[in-house]
Amino acid sequence: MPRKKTVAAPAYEQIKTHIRGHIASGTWRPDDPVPSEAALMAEFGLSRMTVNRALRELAAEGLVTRVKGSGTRVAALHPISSQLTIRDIHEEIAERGHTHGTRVILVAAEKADGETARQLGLRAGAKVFHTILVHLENGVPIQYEDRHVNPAVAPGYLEVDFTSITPTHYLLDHAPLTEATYSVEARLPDAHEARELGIRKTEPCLVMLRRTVSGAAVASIARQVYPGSRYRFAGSFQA
Amino acid sequence: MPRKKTVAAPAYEQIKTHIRGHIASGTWRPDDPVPSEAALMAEFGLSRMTVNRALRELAAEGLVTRVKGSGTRVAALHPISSQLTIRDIHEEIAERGHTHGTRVILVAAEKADGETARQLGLRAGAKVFHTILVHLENGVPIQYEDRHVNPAVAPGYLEVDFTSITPTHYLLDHAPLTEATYSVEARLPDAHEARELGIRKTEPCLVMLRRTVSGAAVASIARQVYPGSRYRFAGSFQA
DNA sequence: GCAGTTTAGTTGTCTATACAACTTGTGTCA
DNA sequence: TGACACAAGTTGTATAGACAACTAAACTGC
Repeated sequence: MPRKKTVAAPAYEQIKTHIRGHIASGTWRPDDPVPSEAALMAEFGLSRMTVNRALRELAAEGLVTRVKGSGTRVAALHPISSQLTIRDIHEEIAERGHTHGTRVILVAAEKADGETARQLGLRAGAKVFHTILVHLENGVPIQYEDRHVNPAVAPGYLEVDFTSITPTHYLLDHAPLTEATYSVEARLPDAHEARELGIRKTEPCLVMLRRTVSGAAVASIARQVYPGSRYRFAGSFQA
Repeated sequence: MPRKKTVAAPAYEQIKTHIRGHIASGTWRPDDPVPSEAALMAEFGLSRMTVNRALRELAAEGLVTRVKGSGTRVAALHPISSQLTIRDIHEEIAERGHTHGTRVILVAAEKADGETARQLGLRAGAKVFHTILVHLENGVPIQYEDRHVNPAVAPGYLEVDFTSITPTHYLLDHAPLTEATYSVEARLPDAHEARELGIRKTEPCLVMLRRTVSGAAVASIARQVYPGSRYRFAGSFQA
């Protein structure tokens, strides 16, 4: 088998690796000073712009902090960079090689109650779109999704065929995402959720509340309920 | 009140804002081409290095993808950058202006059972450190923490006074973090956990399983149980 | 029509230089 | 002693130029 051609890493990467190594090994402790750009120039024989790029990227990754006029230090906290993605549950299931199905429970335009209107940034009684779906993985309910959508942001929302296009997919396509807030809690399902998910009312669930903003307007608020026995969030980080 | 002096944003930031605007407004859709560096140079009257920095940073943030020789395009997925941090629960509570207390339940050296040894990358029966603590916020139990530690990574672990220093704090200080994996589930507490947390056995809990790696060795594995009625994970993202 | 070659366009990296803005310690002067 | 000025050191930004590496389309010869 042909060996992968190993191109020498760029100079700025070598500096980053060098500094990362000192931090990871503990020889440079949090709040310790990192050599100045001038010192690294001399040590590695590189131009300042190259050294600057290495340090600037490490700062962006959160490993060091830089203060103009003062210097560079090893960051005190231990940030672990991650790249989260608003994922479409359909893709997520397809990626596992499973089949995704959808049961449509409610598709309607309603007058918003006070709390819903507030969260969507509308006045109480304003028209909102409301959908309730159950997503199935290989036929088994995995997510109960109760969503309110701002009609101004996605006017065609109610015409979507939710058995073939998920709300997340449609909204990402029609309302570019600019901001999102979320929270994850452990809760018991209410009677209706338990029945639709086919679980006992005593089974704990992960409840994700998510609010997405598109441009200046709140696009939608969603409550997604996952049975604790069938789902968990997982991830990994590298310093 | 003195108005905050508004310094003109750097040129590369202006380009980033310009491009971000086109993506957020939807005029540039996923997979659409972004103007080349040469085109942006002409449009903004800037040097290539400045334009390059703007595009490179947008690529690092996941908003665009760049292919050498081909060009720059709007990224297809909707990444939402975040900066997670391995936080010390003591700091977290202190930040809310509350007081943190710790109840020490177990501090011991044990022989690892098969599963624990496997996860720590040790042989079955190897010596491991085992602690069980309950963290209190204003006197109320908020986290049950069951942790196994690799003695090779933190030999002094058992001598720590856990009423004043949390395991997380000690480990971050003595074993620089290089990698972490985690998962979050909804579960019911077992009898012992429910008793120590002072909750009913039917109350759902958020269970975080975390495995941290320091250098080449697994540093520790922890199971942290949060009562669902008293805790949730929250965060926000900006595209 | 096809295969191979060339060419224009694009991104990746690096240098040398310049000036601005900020921090920190030192020295001076009252 | 204290207030102020100054200088050295450091990071932030921007430029102009250069070469390398890669892509994709156009071109050429058969």
